Amino acid sequence: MLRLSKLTDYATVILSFMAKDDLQVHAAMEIASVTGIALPTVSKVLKLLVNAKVLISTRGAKGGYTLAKEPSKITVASVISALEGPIALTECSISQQGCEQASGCGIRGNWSLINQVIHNALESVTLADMIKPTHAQDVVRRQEVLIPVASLYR
Amino acid sequence: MLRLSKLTDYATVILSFMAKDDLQVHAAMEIASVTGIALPTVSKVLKLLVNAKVLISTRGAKGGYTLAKEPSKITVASVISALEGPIALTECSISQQGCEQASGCGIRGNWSLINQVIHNALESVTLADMIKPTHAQDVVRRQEVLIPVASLYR
DNA sequence: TTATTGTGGACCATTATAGTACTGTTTAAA
DNA sequence: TTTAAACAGTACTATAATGGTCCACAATAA
Repeated sequence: MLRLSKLTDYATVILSFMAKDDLQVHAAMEIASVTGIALPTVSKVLKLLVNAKVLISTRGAKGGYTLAKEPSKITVASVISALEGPIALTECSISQQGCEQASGCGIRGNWSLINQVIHNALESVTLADMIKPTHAQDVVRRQEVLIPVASLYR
Repeated sequence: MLRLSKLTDYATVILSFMAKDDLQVHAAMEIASVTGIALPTVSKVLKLLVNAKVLISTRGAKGGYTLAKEPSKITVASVISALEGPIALTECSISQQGCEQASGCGIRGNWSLINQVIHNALESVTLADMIKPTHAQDVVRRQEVLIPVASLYR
C-alpha cells in the first residue's frame, strides 16, 4: 500500500519529540517513557538513526542522543531512508544491475522519473516542518490529551 | 523500503503491453506468454485491474481484456491503488478513526500534506507517459533483447 | 452443446517486519 | 579503581504480508 513501516512512523514521533528542545541529550529510556514505545524498539530506531547520521550518540553514564543537525536541516527523505533503505519504488531503481539486463523494457526508465519526483517531495519536507502545526483545526486539537503512538496499532 | 509490490510492477508491464494496441482484446494466456509472467499471477493482476475499472473484461470464448480508457487517461496512481489499496504513507492517513483519537500528535497532520504531494505526483503520470521513451539512451537500448520481468526477481 | 475464457475464493509457502533479548563497550562519577 | 549507567551490535522468534497457485463456477461464441 505504498506504506512506510511502523518503525519509520516511530522515528518521526521520536524525532519530533527531540526537536522540541534541540541540543539537549535524551536517554533511550526517557524517550521510551515519553512516547509510550517499548524501550527495545526505541533503541532499535535510535541506533538506525545514528548510523544514518541523523542523530549523535554519547556513550556511558549521562549519555544519550542528540540531533546531529538543526531540525530544519533534517529531511523526511533522510529519515525514511535511514529506516527503510534507499527510497525507490521499483526493484530495478535500486540495483542498476538487474535493470541493465532488462533494458529492453521501456517502462523502467520512466519509473526513475517518478522516483525522482517523489524523492524531491520527501526531500523538501524537514523535521522543522513536521513539528509546526499545519491546519487551524490541528492547532485546536493539540491541546487535547496526548495518546501513545503504540496504541494506534491495535 | 517505500517499495511497491511485485504485483504492481507486473501490472505496469502488462498495461504497457496492452497500451501498444489500444482497443484490441487480449486473453490472459496471451499476456502471460508475452510478458513471461505465470498465468495464474497474470490472472490475479488482471482481475484486480478490472475491479478498479482500469480494464474491461469480456467473458466466454474469444473473450479477454481491454483498456477501459485511453492510455493518457489511466494514471499511475489509479494503477497503484488498484493493486495495493489507497495510497497513504501512514496508518492514520487511511483510518481517520485512529487519527481522531491521537489528535494530540502534531506530526500526523503534516503527514497528510506529504501524502498529498506524493499522490499528486502519481496522479500526474499516465500510462501514455509510461510507454513513451524518456531518455535518449533508453531509445537506443530499446532495440536490445527483451527479457521477461519475472527474471528480474531472482 | 461444447470449448473457451473470465470470476471468485481459498490456500500454502516464503519472506519481511516487529519486537525482544543478550552480551559487549564506553564513560561519568563515587 | 570500581561501579553503574547508557549505547552498540547481533541474533533470534513470532506474527503478518506477499507472492504465487489452484479449483470450482459462470458466461459466451461457435
